[in-house]
Amino acid sequence: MAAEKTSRRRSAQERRDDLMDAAILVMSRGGVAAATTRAIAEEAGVPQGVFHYCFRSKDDLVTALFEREIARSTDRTGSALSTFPDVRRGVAAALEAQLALVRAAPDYYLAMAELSLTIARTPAGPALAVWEQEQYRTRAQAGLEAWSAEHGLTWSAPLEHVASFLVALGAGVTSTWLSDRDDARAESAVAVATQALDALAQR
Amino acid sequence: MAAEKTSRRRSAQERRDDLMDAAILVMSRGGVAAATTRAIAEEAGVPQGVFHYCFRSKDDLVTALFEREIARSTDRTGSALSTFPDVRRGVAAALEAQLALVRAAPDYYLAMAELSLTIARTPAGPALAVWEQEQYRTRAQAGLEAWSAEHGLTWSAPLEHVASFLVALGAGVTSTWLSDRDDARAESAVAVATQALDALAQR
DNA sequence: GTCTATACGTGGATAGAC
DNA sequence: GTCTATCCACGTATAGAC
Repeated sequence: MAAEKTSRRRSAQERRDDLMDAAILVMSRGGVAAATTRAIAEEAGVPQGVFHYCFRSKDDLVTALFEREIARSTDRTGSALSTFPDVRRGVAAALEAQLALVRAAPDYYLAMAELSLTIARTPAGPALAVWEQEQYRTRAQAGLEAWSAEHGLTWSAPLEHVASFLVALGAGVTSTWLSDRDDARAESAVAVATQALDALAQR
Repeated sequence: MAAEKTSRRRSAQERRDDLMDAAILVMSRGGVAAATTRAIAEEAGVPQGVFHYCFRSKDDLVTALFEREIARSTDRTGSALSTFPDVRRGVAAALEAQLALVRAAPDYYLAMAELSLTIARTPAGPALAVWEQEQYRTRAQAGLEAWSAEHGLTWSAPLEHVASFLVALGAGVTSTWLSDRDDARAESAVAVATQALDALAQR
């Protein structure tokens, strides 16, 4: 059977995942600073010492965790992009889908934002951050290209630039919402953006 | 004489400022996590024990520091806003002025972003974060109003919404730049934004 | 292979000397 | 008022028992 979850004995990789899941919970509750190896291990229901034969160090977990979560995140927002037909409604819907995800789990996204910044100070940090941004932009660009081809749209700015704009806007809208939790303001920023972007697309 | 800086003896408020300055330096170098009371005191050139009769606790310093830096930050970006004549060049210039500030001191802004997120977990956090966003939006809106009145412009979206859009975009552009350090991408996002916004203003 | 016990450093805060 | 010495809790990591 595939799911042996009730079994007390778990493989090394399963444990790694367990610990990463636990780390997410702890970080969501108390921020990155609260995610000590002790707290993570306790959350996962394993002795603290176990931590160090699943991960070489805490940095090791943090890096692996970040990669995993970014991959998941781009999958989530990416799939939101592909379900809407026209550009105007598509862009608005994609931004609002992203916003909905953040609104549904603000603590998680707060922790991820914090994690992304703390990662920046580690040796692997800069490269990871570049990769993260590339993921987002590639997704956005792919979505735009699909729409444009399907509807015979052309843009008065390079598509890649429009994608960069969308990524920056998405980051900004979610980060400002995480600060003020003001739904109306976030919606209005999205509304202005889509209305303005509309002017750049020609049929 | 007003400046007694060489004197060994400094007032309580001067010491507070010294410690906050030191905290900024330490955070810029090593992130928020590196800003321990010990490291801050050493950077300021005072014994560690001094910390606790200038600030009740570390949280006390962090809160005071955050307020001070946000006030300074809005002053800086606010003054950048008021020096350009027309909307299109004004918006682009304001965004690029903000970007220039970040580019000139990336470590500082990285630390501030991290600080803003860690603050969110403290008791005073949510209120401070709301206040921070309000500062930004008020500045942006004031700048837009001044331009619009001066040039007889009207907008096809409420001015407040345009301001919210600009604030979100500014936050997004700086945060993505801090991740990928890609000047061209940041510039192109700004270019698309101003080009698109232009379509919303009528003379 | 799994977990306990522990080493060792560092953090925030304070009591009390000067 | 200024600073030293120190307390105690907690952090990561490891050695070695079971």
